[in-house]
Amino acid sequence: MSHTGAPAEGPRPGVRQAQKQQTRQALLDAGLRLLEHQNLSSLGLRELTREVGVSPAAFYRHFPDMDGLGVALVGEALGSLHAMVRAVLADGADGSAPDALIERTVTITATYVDAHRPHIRFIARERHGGVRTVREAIAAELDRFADEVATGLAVQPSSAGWSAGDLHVLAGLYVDHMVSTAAELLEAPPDDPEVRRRILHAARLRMRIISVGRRHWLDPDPD
Amino acid sequence: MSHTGAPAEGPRPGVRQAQKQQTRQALLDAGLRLLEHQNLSSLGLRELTREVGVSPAAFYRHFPDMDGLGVALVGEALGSLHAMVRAVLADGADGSAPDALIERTVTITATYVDAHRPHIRFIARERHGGVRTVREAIAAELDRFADEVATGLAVQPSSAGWSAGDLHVLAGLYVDHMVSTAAELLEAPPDDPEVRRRILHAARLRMRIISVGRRHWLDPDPD
DNA sequence: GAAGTCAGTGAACAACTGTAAGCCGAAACC
DNA sequence: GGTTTCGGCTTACAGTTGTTCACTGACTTC
Repeated sequence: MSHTGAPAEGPRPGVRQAQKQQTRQALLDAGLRLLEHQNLSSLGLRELTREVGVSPAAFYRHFPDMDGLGVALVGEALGSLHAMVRAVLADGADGSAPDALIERTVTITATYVDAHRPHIRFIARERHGGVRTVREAIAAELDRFADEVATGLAVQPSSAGWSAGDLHVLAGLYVDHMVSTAAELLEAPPDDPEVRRRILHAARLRMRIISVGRRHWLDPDPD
Repeated sequence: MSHTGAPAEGPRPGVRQAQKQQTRQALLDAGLRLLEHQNLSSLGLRELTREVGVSPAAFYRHFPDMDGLGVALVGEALGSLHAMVRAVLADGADGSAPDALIERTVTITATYVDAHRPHIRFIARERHGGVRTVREAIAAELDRFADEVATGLAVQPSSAGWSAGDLHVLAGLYVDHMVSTAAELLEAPPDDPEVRRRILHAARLRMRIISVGRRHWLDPDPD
């Protein structure tokens, strides 16, 4: 690469913006750290800037209010996941066994939660939390996931006879289920492999139930 | 009147306790009202007592802290639901059609959410919220629901071949799904019948998928 | 009827909070 | 080179918060 991978944004000003982004990132990191044991609406502006080591007024140079920081955190938490989801679904497109796909999905979920514990905790907290704009941001992001899963499911052979709308509902069910599993993993102590195993077992089981339901969706009613 | 139907509790002191319970209830009601637009950990003690019209110190006569009021609200919100759940499951025990049971479940969920909107909103908010004791109280209550659903499912004919553990997981899936549906109903404007219809349609669809999966759980693998 | 209990009061405490105004100094521009 | 931009700082304001204290007065008990 001729020019070292500048992320994306306009590198026009130069050092100035870099330093700004740096303290902005510091605010996000500290926010995430503090949000591990409380929720967004009870996180104080001063508490945050104190943790970072900047003056309270400095905050306003980066975010209009706490809610702004919240939606930024949503993007940070869920943004990098889209690529993963698409990758898993791409693997499932060719005729691999359904159970293998389930296994991969559960594994990826578990590793992602482990790697981004505070982020996921934040999402779980604020998904139905008190801050409307953050709620909406999370809902929009999860809806994007459902879209991606739906298009991933559409190409599979077992989707014959499914309407686009019903497929979207099914995709939402999968997404919702993985979010629940992630939340359960958060609640469990990270160093207790026994509870972990139980949670993941239950997750696999539930996904298999749903998948079986999908495959036999059009079967004649056995009454 | 010799003794007008005293509810249940020890009527030993008499009027004193009644008045106490009255302001206690006022605290709970006001709390629920204020919690409609914020979450528990950001609800101030003074804010609450101001709403009720009592002095801040009076609060401590009824609850040790805000968390205490939170767990009391959990009981109030979910306590009356157990009877309903058992009733629905009892109807499903005799051989009524599965779709009828699904229909009844969805209907009951919708009406309960409508009738106890603030309570349910509180549960959704605090289920993964910042207050540990409240989280645990909600989890325990939901687990009781899963138990009840599991024993309800066990007597149905389609549960042949299911282990008790797997049945509990299935029950948890049902419970989780209804909680999600309830949360979706909360987010939708209460006066928009169109979105409501869409949410309930999706809820029925998802429940049907799960039920089909359950019925065909032991089918030979059609690979 | 006297003695005791106890829900609720009002005042005071030592924090804490969000937000605004004006200034500084280093990076950016021409 | 000088000038402009602007991220961050300090200071200050006017509130808010949870918690404790001694107290009052209606209800309860004997």
